Parts: sequence; structure tokens; C-alpha cells
Amino acid sequence: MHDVPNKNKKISLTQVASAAGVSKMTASRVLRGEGGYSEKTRKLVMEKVDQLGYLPNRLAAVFAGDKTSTFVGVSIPELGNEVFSQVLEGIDRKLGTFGHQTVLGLTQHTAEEEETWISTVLSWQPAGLILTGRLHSPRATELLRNAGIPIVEIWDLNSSPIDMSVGINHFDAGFDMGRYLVQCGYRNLGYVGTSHDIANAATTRLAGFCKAIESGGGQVTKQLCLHDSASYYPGFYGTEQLLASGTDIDAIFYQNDAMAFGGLQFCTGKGLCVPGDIGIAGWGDLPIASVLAKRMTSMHVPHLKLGQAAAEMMIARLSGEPVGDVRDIGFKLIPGSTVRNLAGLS
Amino acid sequence: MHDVPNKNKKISLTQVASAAGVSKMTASRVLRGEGGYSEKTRKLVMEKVDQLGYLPNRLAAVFAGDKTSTFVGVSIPELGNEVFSQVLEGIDRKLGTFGHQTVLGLTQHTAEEEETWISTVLSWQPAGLILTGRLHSPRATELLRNAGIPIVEIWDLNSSPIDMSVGINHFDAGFDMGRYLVQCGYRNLGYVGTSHDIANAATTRLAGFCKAIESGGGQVTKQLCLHDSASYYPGFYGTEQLLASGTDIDAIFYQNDAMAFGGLQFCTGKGLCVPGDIGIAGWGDLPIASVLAKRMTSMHVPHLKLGQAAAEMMIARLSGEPVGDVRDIGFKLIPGSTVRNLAGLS
DNA sequence: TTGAAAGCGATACCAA
DNA sequence: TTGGTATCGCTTTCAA
Repeated sequence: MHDVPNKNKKISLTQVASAAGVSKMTASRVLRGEGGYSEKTRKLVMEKVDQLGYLPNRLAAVFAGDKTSTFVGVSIPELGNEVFSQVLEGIDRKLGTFGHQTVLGLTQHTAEEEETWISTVLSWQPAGLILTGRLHSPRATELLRNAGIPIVEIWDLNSSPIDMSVGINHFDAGFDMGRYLVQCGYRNLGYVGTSHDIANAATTRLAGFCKAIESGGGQVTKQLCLHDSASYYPGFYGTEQLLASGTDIDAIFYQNDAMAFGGLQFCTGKGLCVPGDIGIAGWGDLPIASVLAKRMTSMHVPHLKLGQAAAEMMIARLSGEPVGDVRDIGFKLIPGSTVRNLAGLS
Repeated sequence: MHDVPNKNKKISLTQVASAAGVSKMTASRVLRGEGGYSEKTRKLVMEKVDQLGYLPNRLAAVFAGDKTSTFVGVSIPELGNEVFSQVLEGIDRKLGTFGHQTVLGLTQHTAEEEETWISTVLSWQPAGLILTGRLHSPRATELLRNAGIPIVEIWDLNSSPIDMSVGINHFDAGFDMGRYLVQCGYRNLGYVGTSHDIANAATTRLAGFCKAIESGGGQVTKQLCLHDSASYYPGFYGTEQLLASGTDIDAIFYQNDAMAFGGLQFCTGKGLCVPGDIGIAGWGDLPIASVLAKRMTSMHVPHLKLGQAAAEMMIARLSGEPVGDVRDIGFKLIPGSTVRNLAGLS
């Protein structure tokens, strides 16, 4: 049908070698650029490679060398939350630079999905694993401990990781946000987020937040955890639900900026002034925040950098360089203008 | 350190078999549930599997069986554009349901990156490939034609695909949007998008858009293609640049809703009324559109469904079911309120 | 119902 | 600078 010479025919190294009139070992050496052959031989072999359209079978190579593959398994809860798509982008770009491939796993925030995915991906002899979150099922934990490959747990900083960890301390980040709102004079707080079957970073953040509010003499009157994705519309209707309950909330903390923007739109639509009538605080300093007229009160976390850092730790470990176990990537409060700024911060 | 029996030891099928006192063929049969063994044997083998913590080596299995793996390579231009993260989510979830794994490739919209990635991923003997876009380098095209595995080209509908294709006709979609704006009375249009080294769906869309505008007696006075990602802030500053050029534009068409929202924010910030002073049309009907006070004029495309459809075609093909070559997933104009609605559509 | 032997495509190791 | 041979973990094939 198409006049390509090798349609649907798999060419093996042996065929290349015999076409070039050398042994397959020589051909193998040339292809790996390992050295130990003459320039003439190299040319001859490469010529045949092009001619025959030879594609190496990496499966066989890994298998023969008793090595791991260049795969890195990466688990992410969901892509609908922009936070995680940024992290994934950071990881994949960096891994790609070093010749590794991402094998993706969307766990939908469940430990069960994660466990299934871990055992499958391990059977492909990956070079390493990058996992979002620190909570795994008992069997998953055992699999990970026995895997004998580098493992980076990201997002929620883990002071005693299975192997390595990159992220931030979400309790502290939540606490800082709570403390800031207290400083701004808020006492009667609400929270809108999403819930999942396993405790996660957002839960930890909320715990830190509550702690700070309570320490400051306030309280988190109403916490709403929707069974939905952490996106714009859930922020919108979550706010509606929260305010409908009639409690006299003076500010709302959201799981991320997307939800916060949804909430902002709901409030504005109802004729509420932000921050005059109600304060709004988001999380993540997501791209949308950069175009809003009022800077969103939020917490900046370098998501892309976090992903890159995770990939870098992985690669350093794979190349035998010394790597620290734990890396705190940091966060930064964005005071913004969607809460009253009595704190005098800028 | 941990009292697990098999820490860092790889258990092979042979070891399981000898522990169970059977041959490795019997053990292999049990593990694959292939039949041809007694219940007693099955129990015995499975017991040892649990005891030893055996994890199969799928690399070896694929290799031995001379089959393809359960990998499906999926190339996506970028995750920063929410359109693509939705498509990817649709693909991965569906593939996962059928026991396949996504090997991700972010091509950054370049044919060169795509080519490199294709040849790498092919060397892992994937079951199939799902590629975003229809334009590939000559070598990539040859590799794809010779790969002998199912290939789905998504996003930009391809009437003569390499193998299969799912998506929409972007020219038609762009044309429809253009025609609608003409019907609404707009004649002097602007465009803000991003550019890449290869022509892509957005380019095709723009071509259709221009065609419609010109057929209607208008013109697309200014087209801005930024070297940036198709996100909020580029929409914002792109609009600034466009309007600074002084041409008397009455409406702007954007590459997607995120950019359009950025533009909307810029216009509003400058005191322009939308759609009174200027019309704004986005693309994709992205999640943010659901919380805006004014419904964004846009084009709905079922991104998640598109991803799922691609995965379904792949799986149907892999299981030998008959599959059509081309599937049009459709689009739907959202008239919205960010353009003057003289057309009387609702 | 079970097992023994061959072989998948490459690399490691040792010899020439 | 080159080549022969064993081997990786599993499945296929054929025989018992």
C-alpha cells in the first residue's frame, strides 16, 4: 500500500547485524555508542539501521540488562484541579529532558485506585515512582517499601517519607492563612472544599487553619466538603449552600483559587461586597488570579517548580548523586484585596 | 529494618513454582487464570504468591509472548491549556478502566518533540498510540505507518487519518463562530491566540473564522499570535497589545475561554463595556465560564467525552471489534452575552 | 492436569 | 576491535 520497505515487519538487531556483516554484539555496541569498534564498522551498521528502519526493542534491552526501564510512574489525584495539572507538567517536562517517560495514574483521590495502579506499574519495572500524597493503603506501603526503587512523595511534605519527599507543610500553610485572617479581624469563618475517601493535604490545611482561628479567639463555624471536583462551579454552589445556612460568616476560606473565584462570583452576583460584606481567601495563586481586578487573597505555592524538583530528586537518585530525603518547596502568603487588610501587610 | 520477608528481593515465577512444588508452567497458568489445573494446585500456588509477595514481571511476559504491552502512548501539547488537561483526563480514566496505562508525552506543540517522543515510546512496544493533532514530521509519519498498532489522531478531525481519528472540524467550528459574529453585526474583528511552530487546530479555526468574516463583508483586521501558553494572562496582555494598535476593532475572538476571560478583565479594567463597546468570544466552554455573571460567547466542545471516545476506539480496535475510522464528536455554539445578540439566537 | 524444552531480543562476560 | 555463548523471566509448543 505504501512503498516503505519494512511495513509491519519488525526488524531485530540480529537482522541489522547480518545485513552489515557483523555480529550482533558489534551492532549492539555501535547502537549504544559504547565504543570499541572502528569508524568504518560504525558507518556500516548505522547505514543498515537507516535502510531497514530498525527500531530497538527497549523491552528486551531492559530485560536482558536486568535493569529498570526509563519509566517513571507518576500518580496524580485529578487533572480538573489545576494545581495538579501544573505539578504534572513540571514533572513530565523535567523527566523528558533526562530521557524518562511518565506513566500516568489518576487515582481520583482514592487509596484503592492508587494501590491497584501501584502494583500494575511496578510490574513494568519502572525506574522510580512519584506519588501525590503521603497516605497509602497498607498493601501499597508494603509494595513501595519492597520495590527497591526511588520513590518521591510529593505535595504534602512528609517528614518520614518512604524514601524522599518534596512539598510544603500544609498544616503550617493553613495556619498562616488562618492567622492572617484573624489579624485582619475575622472571627466567624467558613470553609468550602471537596472531600475524598482519604485524608489529604486539603484536610491538613483545614486543620491548621482551624487551629489558627481558634487560637485567635474565632471559630470556623461551617465547613463544607462537597463531593465534587475542586473547580469553579463547586465553589459557586458551595458558597450558596454555606451562606444559605444563615450563620453569620464574615469570611470564607476555599480549597483553591478556582473555588474561591466561583465563590467570589456568587457573592458579587448576590450583591455582596468583597471584602466589605464578606472576605474571600483562596489557595494556590493559580493563573486566573493574575487577571482579576482585585488581587485574590491566596497562598502562593510554586507548583511547576514543585514538579520539577520532584523529577530532579528522582533523576539525581537514579544517577547515584547524593540527595536529601526531604525538600521543603515553600509557600508565600498573598495578602490580596479580597479580605479586609487590617494587618497592615502588603 | 522492616520485617517483611522479601525486602529488595525480586521473586520470580520459578521461585514461586518451586516453593509450591509445581513446574513454572503450572504456576504461569494459574496466574493467568488460563485454566488447565486443579483447584488444589491453584490454591497452593496462590498461597505461595501471597507468602512471597510475588510481583509478575510484565516486561518479560510481553517479551516472551511477542505481544504488545498494555501501554498506550498519549501525546498532548501542553497541560497549561485546560482544554488538553480535560482531554487527557478523559483518555486516562477510560484506558484505566480497561487495564491500560497511559505513557504521557508533552510535545509543547512542536513536531520535533513529537517525533522524538514517538520513536522512544514505540520502542516500548505500546499497544497503541493516541496523538493530538494531525500534523507530524515526515519521519514520524513513516514511523506511525510502519508501527503496525492502532493509532488515534484526536482533536483536529482528520478525514484521511493514518489509522483512526476523533475530534471536530475546526475550520467549520471557526467558520460558525465567525458567521455568528457577522450576524451580530460585527465587521472589524481581532484575534488573540498563541502560536507554535506547527500549524494546529487553532490555526485551522482561525482560517475558518476569517473566511466567514470575509464572506460577510467584514475583516479580521488584527491577528495576534503570542509566544506563550493559552492561559489567562496572555489573554489579558494580548488584548492590551491588540487595542493599543489603535485599529477600531469591535470584537475579539480568542483561542480559548481562559484567554477570553483575561481579555474580558482587561477591557473591563479599562472601563470598556462588554459587549457594549467591544464584543468578546471565547472557545471551549471551559469550567470558568459556568460562574461568570455574563455567559461567555463560546463554542462548546465535549473535551472529556472526546478523550473517552478516543480511548474507546483504541480499546475496540485492540479487542478486534469493528470500528469506524473517523468520529466527529461535534460542537455547539454558545451565543452567550459577551457579544451583542442581534442574531436573535438564544 | 502437568511438565520439559525452545525461544523472544537484547546485553554481559569472556575469549580471540 | 570483534565475536561466541549464557542469560534475563516468561510464554508457547508439544509431549506425557
